[in-house]
Amino acid sequence: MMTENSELPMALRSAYLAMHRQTDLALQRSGVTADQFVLLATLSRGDALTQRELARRMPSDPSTVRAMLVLLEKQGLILRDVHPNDSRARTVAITAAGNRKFRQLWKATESIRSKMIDSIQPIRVSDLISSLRKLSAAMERGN
Amino acid sequence: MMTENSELPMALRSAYLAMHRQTDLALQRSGVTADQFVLLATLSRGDALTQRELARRMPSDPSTVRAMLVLLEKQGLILRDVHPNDSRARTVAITAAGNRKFRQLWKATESIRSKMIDSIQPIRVSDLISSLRKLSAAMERGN
DNA sequence: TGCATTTCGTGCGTATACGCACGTTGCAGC
DNA sequence: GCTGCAACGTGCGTATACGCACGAAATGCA
Repeated sequence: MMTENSELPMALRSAYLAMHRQTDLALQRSGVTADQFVLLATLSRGDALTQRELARRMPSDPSTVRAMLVLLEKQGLILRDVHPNDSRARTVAITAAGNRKFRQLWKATESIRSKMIDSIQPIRVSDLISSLRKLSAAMERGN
Repeated sequence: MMTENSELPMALRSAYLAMHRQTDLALQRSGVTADQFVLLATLSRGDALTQRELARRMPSDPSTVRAMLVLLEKQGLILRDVHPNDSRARTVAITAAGNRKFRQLWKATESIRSKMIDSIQPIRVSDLISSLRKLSAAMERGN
């Protein structure tokens, strides 16, 4: 029997959107969106990235990231400075308030991460992650 | 060592966005977006759905689906009619032109599906699909 | 049968996702 | 040093994703 070829794409889409919806729901009272949470998490990992490097790591589009940074800057959660060596670039860093906020968001989303992990056989979790990464890599490679 | 808890969410996000970008790229000359392609695929599977049922199957938000339907209707790819039994609802169906278009889009995205499947050990593909579905199900269940 | 509740689609507002074009700055090669 | 090209951020346009509120129609229950 030939498996419906679109099962994998559809399953991937469904899983991502479900996660995104649940995260937005869990964070709705915090004034921060699911994607802003991803941005803050990325920033809290490495400090003083350029906007482009930040976008690369999320991964997201530089122009999308810019719009998000404008909003986060208004909330005082991140800060942008001129780059010391490259006057084209700007460095982005998370503020102290941003870090406090992030820790709070991390707790608020803990149950979502647990649900994700618990829904899968423990032994397969790393396989799943590995598969998803291979999948990303295969598609990023231009062709 | 404790694995970074956010690895699975981040891998899921990266994989989905990569797939979405590649699909948009592959379809850019067709005048149809990746998400419109998903909608057409869903419609071509079952006929004469209500907007809500269509949204449920994608899965997507009813108000999002409506906006997409307005655009697709302008292109003559879908058609909306009043529901025979329920005058609140509208039925959505794919047109003949929509079906032709869909077959063309299906070919244009064939290489993406191949890349996805080929990037993963053949034996794990069904495991991956199964894991993603469990993951979705765990999150849809309210809590 | 009458009324409260639910469900359907619509319309509006905000945030993402991305492409593309633009001006500015950096850099490589001459 | 100059020049051509690449990289960074910005601004704009379109399509999604979703919440919320609204009016209209269906449904359940007393």
